[in-house]
Amino acid sequence: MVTAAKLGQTAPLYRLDAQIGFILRRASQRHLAIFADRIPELTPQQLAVLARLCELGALSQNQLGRETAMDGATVKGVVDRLLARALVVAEPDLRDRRRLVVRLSGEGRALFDELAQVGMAVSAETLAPLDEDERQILLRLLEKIA
Amino acid sequence: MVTAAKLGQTAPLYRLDAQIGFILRRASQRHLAIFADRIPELTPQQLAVLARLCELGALSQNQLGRETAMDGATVKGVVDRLLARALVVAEPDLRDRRRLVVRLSGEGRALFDELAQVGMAVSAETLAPLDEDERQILLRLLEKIA
DNA sequence: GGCAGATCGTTTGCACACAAACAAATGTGC
DNA sequence: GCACATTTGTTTGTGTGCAAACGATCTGCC
Repeated sequence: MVTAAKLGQTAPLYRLDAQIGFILRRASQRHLAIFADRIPELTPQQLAVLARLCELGALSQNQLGRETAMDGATVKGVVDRLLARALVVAEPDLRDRRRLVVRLSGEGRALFDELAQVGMAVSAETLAPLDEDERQILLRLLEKIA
Repeated sequence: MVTAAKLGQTAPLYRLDAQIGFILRRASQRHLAIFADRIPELTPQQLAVLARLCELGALSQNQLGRETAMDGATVKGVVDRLLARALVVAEPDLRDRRRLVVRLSGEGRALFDELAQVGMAVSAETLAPLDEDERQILLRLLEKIA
């Protein structure tokens, strides 16, 4: 049997700085910091919920989770905090009594209208180190591995 | 004053699917799922700590946090869980009594040696939808915005 | 020698994130 | 009609992730 050790070779070493997961986490951290600085009143997940409700109208809690890439347990916490601040309203679905239908409140819509522009500025600042071509490429490649 | 409204234009709308933060989060989620499936015995943060301790030898808890991109409160939790499983050892620094020096235990080193290859396979699977050129480009662009 | 500012570790509080287990409601096949 | 699988929402437990506040310690500078 021929092994790397016998040939005096080394197994390719694990370089943390070259792992996609580590780089992904650091890029996310920088983005989160920019977001928290510009939009201290909402988390990215909370803004995502408001955005989807604005786009799609009323949704059940589970549908909302699928649309915002959160599992059921997570979306419940996010919705609960938005409910506590009256940014969304929830009521049972009469046709399917398992469902809890969530929709935007007036305050929620007003806040989203105000923050949508800032949200796009956050994205722009996150991508600021790249030129326009690079931004398109990065978004396309990330989408492919998502 | 000329406004978009007066010209009948609409402000560019906020499309959640086009925001870098949302795409980053979904890419991270897919990577995390692959990692958890292949390496159920450790979290990515725990493997990162083992990797850095293997590369750099003993480090203080705070140094370790900087090397693994975690703040002080977070790295403490990660180190505590590794200590509970005896994968690392901690002892006070005699020269600087504020510091807690953390190093790999025998079991920690053995586990890391075993998992380093799997960790690289996780990175490869995460990047599987891309060809070799695209992988290089993605890592380079992500590094630029990190 | 002494003091101001920095660093280190710790704790608390809040917000995701997901697995697992559960009850209620719905739908399906027979 | 009825057993059975699925969907939905909920709870619990574990693990990040960061801000803020704190005491202990160290460092530099006067």
